[in-house]
Amino acid sequence: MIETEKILKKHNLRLTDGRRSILDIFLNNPVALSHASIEEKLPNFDRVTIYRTLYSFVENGILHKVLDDGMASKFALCHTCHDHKHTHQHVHFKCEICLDTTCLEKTRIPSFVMPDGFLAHEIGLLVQGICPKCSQKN
Amino acid sequence: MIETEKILKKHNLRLTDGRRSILDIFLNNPVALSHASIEEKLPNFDRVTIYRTLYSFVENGILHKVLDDGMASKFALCHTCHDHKHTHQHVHFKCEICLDTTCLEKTRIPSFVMPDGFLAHEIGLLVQGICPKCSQKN
DNA sequence: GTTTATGCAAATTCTTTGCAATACT
DNA sequence: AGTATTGCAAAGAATTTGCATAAAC
Repeated sequence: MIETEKILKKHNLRLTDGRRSILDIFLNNPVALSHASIEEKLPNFDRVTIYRTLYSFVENGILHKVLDDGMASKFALCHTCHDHKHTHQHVHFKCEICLDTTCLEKTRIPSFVMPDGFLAHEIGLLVQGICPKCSQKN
Repeated sequence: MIETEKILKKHNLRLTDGRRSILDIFLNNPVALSHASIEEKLPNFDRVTIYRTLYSFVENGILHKVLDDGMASKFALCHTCHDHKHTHQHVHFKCEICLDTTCLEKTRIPSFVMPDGFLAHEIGLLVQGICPKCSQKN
């Protein structure tokens, strides 16, 4: 069975063309994607279907929302998460020039002490700066 | 001179009622605020004016955009930044219940090593979980 | 045959732009 | 007086909702 179907089955999601296609895009793409960029790649699917699929993937722990300070939400594959428990330790890098957000898979967030009373559940770290591609061009 | 006016003068911004009021809200509020919540507190000001004021405050280094995984942008005071140089080391905490985002002023982001080729410019860390207020209620 | 997902239309929410009127210095 | 800011109208993104049709199991 193909990777996409394996993942969908694992989460008890019906195997539909839309889900297969969207999941496929994420599996073959190292950067975080917005709804708009998926819509671009899949012009045959309805805008709303894409929204609902993304949302359901997040609920099922297949995707996670990536932190951003911009307008539209971005999503990325949960490589490190297990099912419905999102115990993320994500480091993402957003390039200020090309605006691409990449997962820095190998970079770990060092541990730090939380103030009393705050219960940490999920930790996200976003570094903004200039990516290797863009710094070469200048 | 009042705090608000001092800050506006320092950044060569004209002293207007809108700016004074918006800045005042931030000075008296420990949490990150969205455009909508400011609009609520200041029903006499035009929606657009609030947007433009927030934007100009960000440009001048008075406010900074706070990382979020939600729909609307949130803003908070730059306590640690100097003028136009945003050299942030912010840790923010977003409560999954009340959705308030607070600045953990005393918590520092530990240093970590970036992969080769990536130029870090700004670092943001968002912890999501349950805040002291909400964990008491349960 | 049931249940779940899709597509279309339409509504909401968030944000930006243009321009004339107004307020600041 | 001269320049920057405001308000209003309107447009433009991003996202959500309702409901009938269609597809998956």
